[in-house]
Amino acid sequence: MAHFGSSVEYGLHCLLWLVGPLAEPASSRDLAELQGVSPSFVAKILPKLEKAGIVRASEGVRGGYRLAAFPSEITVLAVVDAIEGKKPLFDCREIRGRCALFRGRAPAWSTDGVCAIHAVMLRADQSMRNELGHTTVADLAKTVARKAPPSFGGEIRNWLVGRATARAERAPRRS
Amino acid sequence: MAHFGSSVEYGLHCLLWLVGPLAEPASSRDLAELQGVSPSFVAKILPKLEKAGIVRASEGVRGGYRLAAFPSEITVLAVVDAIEGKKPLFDCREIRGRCALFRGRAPAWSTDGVCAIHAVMLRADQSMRNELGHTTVADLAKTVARKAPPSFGGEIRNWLVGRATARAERAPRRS
DNA sequence: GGAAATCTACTCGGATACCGCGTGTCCGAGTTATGGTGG
DNA sequence: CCACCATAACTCGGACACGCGGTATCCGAGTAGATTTCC
Repeated sequence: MAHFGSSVEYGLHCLLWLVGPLAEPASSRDLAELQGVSPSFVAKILPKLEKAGIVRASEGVRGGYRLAAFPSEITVLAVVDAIEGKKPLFDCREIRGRCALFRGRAPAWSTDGVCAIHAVMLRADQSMRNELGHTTVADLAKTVARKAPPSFGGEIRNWLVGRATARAERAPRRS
Repeated sequence: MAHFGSSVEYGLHCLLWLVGPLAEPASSRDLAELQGVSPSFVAKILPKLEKAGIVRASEGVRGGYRLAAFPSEITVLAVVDAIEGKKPLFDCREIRGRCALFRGRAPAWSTDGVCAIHAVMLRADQSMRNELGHTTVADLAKTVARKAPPSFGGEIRNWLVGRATARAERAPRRS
């Protein structure tokens, strides 16, 4: 098991598909089926990104999601915090003040300042967040684009609009 | 909720009490009651530290735990890994190869190398582990000792041996 | 008096329940494009 | 020909189960020490 759940992974991958000038917003179902993951689950992740101001949702039959900022302004840290809820690395319970010798009256010297163990964890947490905060969605997209063939972006766009038109044709109001 | 569970906290606090030249090993029950936490729970954490070679257990009626190495050689990272099991920060599921356009045949360029998202997570994980690996139990103990009054170490030792003798007197073979 | 046997209490260690969060799914409210209709 | 309207499908968003890991607890096997007993 890992510290970050799969929601973070899905969320980041969805954002990668939203990079670049999309003609129309991409719905959560399209994003899910494009990646071969559960649409219901993706539909629960994207609203979190919207509340955090990372994506912007359009409603209605041709609605969907767009990025709410430039990819270079969306850090991986912001995405993780939006989905996981800013959970700290460590939750100090102030064990140091419960020593049996104190008999319930913890002296001031024992509880002053930050617990030594907590301090290490805070440094490690800060170090991790610093690394995540220095990488943006634009960096990720650049790495991906460097590997994919040049035509790939167009193929993705075609697939998305092809889905939209296929739906329109499959469900005509009257034949 | 935090990424590290309370087991890590208990384990590190227990190790802090074991720093310094103890006359006798400290049992898990003594360590638990000294800190005012559940003895049953502490008794489940310490064996993990023993398997990792961090503490060494003595059996029998006067048994208990001692450090298996110098405090300056026990890193916080080793303790965390021993208790939590080296769980990675991120578990990449290779979503990039599931793109619907590939129809199950992921091209080589899409799966070569390390996933961009995974790479960021690996850097962050490494950064965190680096910070945890640079702090030792000796560092923690030094910080605590700087705040506690000089007599505190002796009081702890007295409390521990006092418990042992109290047990011996409370349970005499014959009154 | 000394040594061996026994016995007890205490220790570790693992196997066992309970709980909460994360994962995954489903259904309802709202909105937009569309096709029909009337002027 | 144009504007309006009713319809229907699709969208988001939140409320509902399932499973698993973590938390907390208990009990059994094993051992060191102390007492008793025998020589």
